[in-house]
Amino acid sequence: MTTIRDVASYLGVSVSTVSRYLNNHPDLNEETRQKIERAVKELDYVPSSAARNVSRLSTHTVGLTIPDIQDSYFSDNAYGVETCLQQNGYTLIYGSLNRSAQRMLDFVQYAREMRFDGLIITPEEWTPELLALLKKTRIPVVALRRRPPEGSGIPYVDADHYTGACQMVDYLAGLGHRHICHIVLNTDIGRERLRGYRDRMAVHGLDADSVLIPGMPANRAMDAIAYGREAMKLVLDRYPKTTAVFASSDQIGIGAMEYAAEEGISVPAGLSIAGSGDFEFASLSWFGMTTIAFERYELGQKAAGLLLNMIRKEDSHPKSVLFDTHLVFRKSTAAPSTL
Amino acid sequence: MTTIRDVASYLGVSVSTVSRYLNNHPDLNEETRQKIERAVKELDYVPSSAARNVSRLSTHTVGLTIPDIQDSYFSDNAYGVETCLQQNGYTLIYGSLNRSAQRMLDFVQYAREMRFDGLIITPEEWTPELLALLKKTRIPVVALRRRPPEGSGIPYVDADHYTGACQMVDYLAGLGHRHICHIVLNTDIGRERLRGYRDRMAVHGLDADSVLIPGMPANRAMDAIAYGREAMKLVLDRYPKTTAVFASSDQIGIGAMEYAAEEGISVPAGLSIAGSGDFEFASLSWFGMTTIAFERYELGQKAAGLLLNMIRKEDSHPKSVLFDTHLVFRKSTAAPSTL
DNA sequence: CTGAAAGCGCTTACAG
DNA sequence: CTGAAAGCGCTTACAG
Repeated sequence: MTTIRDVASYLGVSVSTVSRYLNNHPDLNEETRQKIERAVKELDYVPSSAARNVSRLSTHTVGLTIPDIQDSYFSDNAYGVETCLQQNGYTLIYGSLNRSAQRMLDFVQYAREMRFDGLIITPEEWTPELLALLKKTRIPVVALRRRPPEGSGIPYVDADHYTGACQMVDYLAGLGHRHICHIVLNTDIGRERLRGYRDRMAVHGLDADSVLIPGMPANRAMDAIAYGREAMKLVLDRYPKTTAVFASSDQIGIGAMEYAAEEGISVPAGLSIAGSGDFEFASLSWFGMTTIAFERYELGQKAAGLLLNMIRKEDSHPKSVLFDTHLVFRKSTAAPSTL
Repeated sequence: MTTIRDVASYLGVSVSTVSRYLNNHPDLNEETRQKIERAVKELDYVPSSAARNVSRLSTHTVGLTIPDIQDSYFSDNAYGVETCLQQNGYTLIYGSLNRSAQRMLDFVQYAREMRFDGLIITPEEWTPELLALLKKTRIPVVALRRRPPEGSGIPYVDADHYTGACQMVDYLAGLGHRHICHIVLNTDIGRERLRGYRDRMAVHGLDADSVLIPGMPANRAMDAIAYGREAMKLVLDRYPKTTAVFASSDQIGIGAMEYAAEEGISVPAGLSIAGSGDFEFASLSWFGMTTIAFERYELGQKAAGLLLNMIRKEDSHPKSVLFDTHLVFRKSTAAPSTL
């Protein structure tokens, strides 16, 4: 590999001078600058970032975990993060988690070894190990689309799933539904939605009939669809009066639709089904899923912005941010049929 | 940050001794080892990988580009790569491309600065800039699911899309279809499939009626679906005798189905529609897409294996690998209805 | 405007 | 089994 010394001796100048060129130092003769520029090209010299990082004692790098590359949901978030970071001269390194807690731990450890300046994380679970590791890691951390436990001191950026669920219940109740069943997603986001559902059903004076299948995974798309099928079966069984199903993710909603179709129940005539999240496929004509949406790109941007403030010590404990949600009305929901 | 020197002076031993501990050097007194182990824990010391990389002159890191995080297709590949690399003690860094040629270039440059040991890439296009940059980059490179131009010397790992297309044509022709129309995907993979389609249609003595909409994007899922809709419109218009459509991706096939449904054409009774790639959603009951499948995880593993051989100089110009494909029969295809 | 020297946090022969 | 010293490829005051 060509080093800075090679460039310097090739030109008969000092290493410092070449370094000045690399760092756009103003104190540099224009002629020398051009000479070095040419030499760098000719020798195909590329400075080693490891070496620069060692002497600079900083990397200008931020790590972002991705729950699951399989999950298209997250890409807008990631793009928002990346855009904001790039504009500020930071490099983004992705850590693919594949829904594994161990890999989350590994990535944080990697971030420490790499001396990242900051970390944006999306753990599936806030295990004690993770919390402990994060605590001794001096790197600023913000959570994206996850809610760290109270007292952890970790700020988060998320959509306001609680209010989103309230909006959905209001809408369905407004349509005239009296028996609205909720299919629960067993994550912190799902719990927020469940809370909204329960609170709002109570306000409307309706029974909160929710369904949850413990131990069955519902994160990845195909798992969630299978989960939705099973849950729908349960709904029909336990709460036969149900006229509207509010699923805690679009994929779960699709699974519910699939089972309904098999049972010969037409949507929305026989049953309204709503989802959450506005997954890109939700708009396909087969589903036409009414759902809860929010600004994914902006979420990512905001998370990066918060982190940058922490890194620059402008704000060591920024406030968490909750984004507004809004309903997207499509054709999977309608007023209940009057029997 | 705690450094190796801090640990050494804390214990009153030399830096070399601590370094021996960090590198699992055999020449180390067990007592000293334990002493250092404790100190490292107490001081929360994490060695800086930048510093290690500088003195070791190697990073044991490989970069992998991802065409589009939005693209769930690719995740099995990535997982295969990661597993193989991990088993061999290498770290994987992802580069998200978002289908942008510029970002591909940026990532290669980043890899050079970072002194990655190898690169697995998935460019949308083999631009002259990319080829030139790759050429002067001394880092071993293999292409995954992409076909580098002849003479570039870059080995690739891909599925045998040509043969896959042949299999599909044989199957549809075997079903009795005489008018099989192909919706082309305008990428190197798509061109392979088109070649197979044409060759095989000729063998069966049938007219090759293919449809392509230039300039319309068909990579991301929703784009591909929109593309499939438009293409299906064209098919019906230009080749009204068509009884089977062979789409060059499942997403395109889904778009075709959507348009067919709007036109009141039932699948497969009125028209058979087949896809390619075995996208996870292709199996949903709404689509039941007959398609071409291949081992995605194994593809990734193989790519990583090839790269490792190159890195270790066991094989500087390994042969490219083409994986077998197989058909997955579902309910979107059937014999043509006899009028 | 440029160079010599010290330093960043490590690793690695070389002695002992 | 351990330490002192040189070195990895850079950057950054300090002189001049």
